[in-house]
Amino acid sequence: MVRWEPDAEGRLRVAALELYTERGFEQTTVADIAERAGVTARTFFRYFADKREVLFAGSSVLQDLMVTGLKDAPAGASPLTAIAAALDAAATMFGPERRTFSRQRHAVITANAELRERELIKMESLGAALAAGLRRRGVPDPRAGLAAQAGLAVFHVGFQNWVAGGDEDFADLMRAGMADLRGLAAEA
Amino acid sequence: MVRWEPDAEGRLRVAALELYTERGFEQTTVADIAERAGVTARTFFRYFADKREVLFAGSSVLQDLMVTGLKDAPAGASPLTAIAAALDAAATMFGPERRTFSRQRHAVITANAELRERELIKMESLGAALAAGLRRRGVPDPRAGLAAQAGLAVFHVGFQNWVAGGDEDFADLMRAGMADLRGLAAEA
DNA sequence: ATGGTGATGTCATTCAATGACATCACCGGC
DNA sequence: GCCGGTGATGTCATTGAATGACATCACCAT
Repeated sequence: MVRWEPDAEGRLRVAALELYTERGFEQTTVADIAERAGVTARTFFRYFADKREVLFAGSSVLQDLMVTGLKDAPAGASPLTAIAAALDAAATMFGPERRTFSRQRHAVITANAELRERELIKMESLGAALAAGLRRRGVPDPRAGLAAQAGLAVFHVGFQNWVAGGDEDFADLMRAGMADLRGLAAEA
Repeated sequence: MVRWEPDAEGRLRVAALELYTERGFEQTTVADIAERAGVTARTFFRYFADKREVLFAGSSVLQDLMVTGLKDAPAGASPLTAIAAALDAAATMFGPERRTFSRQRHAVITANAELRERELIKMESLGAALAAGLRRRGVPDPRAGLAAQAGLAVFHVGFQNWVAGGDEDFADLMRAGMADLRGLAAEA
């Protein structure tokens, strides 16, 4: 007989996504989440900095994947080609089996302004990491920042298509978005 | 003898920026701001939805300016050229006389994650408005969304240069950023 | 003068967030 | 087998953001 069930953090994540889906983010209190997970509210705040953060545990994984993908791009690649490699690496996290989960999570986030704010700042953090990666590859500012932001634009638009769409491959959507961006910039 | 001094909203804005600068955002309570403005905390929340919003009163003005600039771009202009016109229109809000204020406000915002979140969601709103403007000009999705996001990237990078730099003209920075973006996309 | 209106104040409440301290199963050393 | 340390959790108290309900009262139109 153990004193506590293991994996309180995982149970809190599951409970939070469930309740945010059932009632909405604002109508859910931290005490509700904790109760469903079988812990107290105080324990919730030991695992997550705030009520929003419980939905964003995977974001550092994505960031690491993309930064690694950027680092491993061919040395001679142009900035945007290197960014394309980072986008390609992100596809690891968005296989077909993750779609249902991603869709549910995305629906919760888009339904609430505070959660969108948090998602945006994670994106900004990702952008800063990509810009730093480009600088490490010798791309000077402000081109590094600009290329990173442009890559985020492709990610953002492509991700929404992936979540909203049918069964398109994530990597294909990223490549198509990058091609679109290049097409736009080529027009007078 | 009037019952209340006029322009409580303006006094609250000034008091908030002062206190956020002096002590930092987290170390300032709404009661502090209200007291300096000569009202109660309840009145603060009648003018501003939350403690952050007091810094973002001008953001809808910027959005209107840029959307108008986009609408007034030549009918034959390409998506990115139309976006460039929107960026140019934004320069109205960023003349040399606004720099000191913008710098102070920007310093407060960058120093605090919650305030950066709020700024980012204002940017997202701007991006959505620009994308809608492009669609009204006949640009189909996903190119409209992509061009709008790319425009935000130019704005973002350019604005930081304007605030951090010496006396560069805002419109010049926007044009330079757009040229950089086109250069990046032209590389293999 | 009079009654309505709008801006503000007062009061009470909920809930997010955090610090201080207590509890107690588990584990390693003896 | 006992025993002290450790880590995860609970309990309690507090601050401050945010909001609803209701009161107040100068000002204005009639």
